[in-house]
Amino acid sequence: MRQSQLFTKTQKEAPSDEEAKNAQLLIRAGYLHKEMAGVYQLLPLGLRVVEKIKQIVREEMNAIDSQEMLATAMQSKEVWERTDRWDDEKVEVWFKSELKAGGEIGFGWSHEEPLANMMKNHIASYKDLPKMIYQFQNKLRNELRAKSGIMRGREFLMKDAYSFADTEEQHEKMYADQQQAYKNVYDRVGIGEDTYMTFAAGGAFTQFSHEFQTVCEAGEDITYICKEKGIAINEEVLEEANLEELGVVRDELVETKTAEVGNIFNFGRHKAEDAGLFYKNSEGERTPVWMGSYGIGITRVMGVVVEKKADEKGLVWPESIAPFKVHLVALNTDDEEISDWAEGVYASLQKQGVEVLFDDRNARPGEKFAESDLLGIPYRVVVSKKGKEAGTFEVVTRATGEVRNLTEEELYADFS
RNA sequence: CGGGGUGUAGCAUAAUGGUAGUGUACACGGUUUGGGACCGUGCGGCCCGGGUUCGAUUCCCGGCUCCCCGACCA
Repeated sequence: MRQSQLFTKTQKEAPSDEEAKNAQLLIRAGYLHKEMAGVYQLLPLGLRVVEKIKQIVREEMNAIDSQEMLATAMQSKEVWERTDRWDDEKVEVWFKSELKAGGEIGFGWSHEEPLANMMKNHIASYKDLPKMIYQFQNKLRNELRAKSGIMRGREFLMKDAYSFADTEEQHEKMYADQQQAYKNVYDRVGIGEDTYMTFAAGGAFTQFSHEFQTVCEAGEDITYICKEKGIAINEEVLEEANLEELGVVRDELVETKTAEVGNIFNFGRHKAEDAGLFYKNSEGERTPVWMGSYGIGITRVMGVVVEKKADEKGLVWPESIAPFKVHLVALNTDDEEISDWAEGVYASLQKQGVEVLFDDRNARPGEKFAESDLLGIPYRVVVSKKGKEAGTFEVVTRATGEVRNLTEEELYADFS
C-alpha cells in the first residue's frame, strides 16, 4: 500500500482524553479513531492488525476441528429468560432496546444461550456429537466504566467458541484442545512467554475456571505466579486449600499485575439442561449435552501487545500481527533516479508476496523516520541517494534498532 | 453507581467580565533535505441549557462529555 494513498494521518501529540498507552499510541499512529468512551473505530492499519490476530486464532480453531460461523448481535429475550439471565439484576452489562412492533431485544454481550438454543436444531443424537463452533463477533457490554483504551471497551471484538459433547471424555478432550490452541495463539501473537493459564473462580459447575493472564502493568487483575512451576492463580481463589491442591506454597508465588486475554469455562451439563439442549444416547435416553465456552478478546490482545512492546518512539509490532512486514521509506524522492529505484523495489517486494507499506510521499527524512518509528512496522527499508551511491539499502529492525546495509539481492533474499 | 478532575480550532494548549493568543496540522510562496527544519502569508475555535450582568468563553446553577480512583466485570 502506498502511504500517499492512506487516508489516515499521524499526530505528534497524544490525545488529551486518553491516558492509556495503547489508546494514545494507536490513535496517534492512525490505527484507531475514538468514537466515544470505550468505543473505537478500526482504521485501515488497525483493521489489518485485527485481521492478522483473527487469522491466527482462526487457524488454531480450525486445527482442533472447531467450525466458524457468525451469530447475530441482536438477541432474543426469550432465550435468555430460559436460563434466567435476562434480568438486569442477574447480568449487569446488558444493552437492551425495544422493537417498534412490540417486544424487547438484547444486544449480545455473550452468545452461549443463543448458540446453545440454535444447536437444538442440529444436535439430536449422540451421533451428532462432539462438535465445536466459534465466531468472531462484536460484543456489546454496558460497562459502568470503560477504561484503559481498548483493554476494556463497551464494544469490542471477541472470538468465542462453544463445545458440545456427549461424553465427559470427549468434553475433556475438547477442553484440553482449546487450552492448547490458546497457548499456540498467545505464542504466535508474541506474548506467549508472559501468558499464564491461570486458575480462577469456577462458577457453579467446577472448582476452577481457566483464564489466560498476561503479565502487563496496564492489566486489571492480580495474579499470583510461580514461574518455575508454571502455575498461576487469580487472587480471587488464593486460598490455602487451593494452593495445596495445586501443589504450591504461598512463598513460591509472586504477586503480579496481569491482563486477562482469554478465558475458558467448563459448563458441565448444567448449561444445556437449563437451555434445553438434549440428545438421545445409544440407549435412547434424553440426555443434556456437555458444554464448554472459550473466549479470546481480540482487540484486548491488540491492546496488550501495544502495552508490552511499544517504546518511547511508538508502536512495535511482532511480525506475526504487524499491519505490514516492511515499511519501504523512500528519501530524496525529488530525484527521479531514486524514486524510480524505490518504485522498482516496491514492485519486486510485492511480487515476492511481502506486505509493504511504501512511503512514497515527498517529505523530509526526519518526518518520515519519526512517523515510521511511530507506526511500528517490523522492518524499515530506506531507499536514498546515499544508499544508491553505495548500492545498498538500510534495513532497520524496529524492535531492536539493528541496522543492516543490504544490497538489492540480499534484501530480496532476506524477505523471501 | 459513589468520589475526584476536565471541557477553548483537526490535534495540543494560553489568557480574559468588554468575542480570544501560541504551537502543530492545513493552503500558498521561499529557503532547506538522514531524525517531525526554518522564514513569510492565510484559513480555522470558547460543550449544552438556564441565571447574574449594560455585556458571560470567563461568575453561579443544572445537564452532558471525557479521564482517573473505587465498586462492578456469568
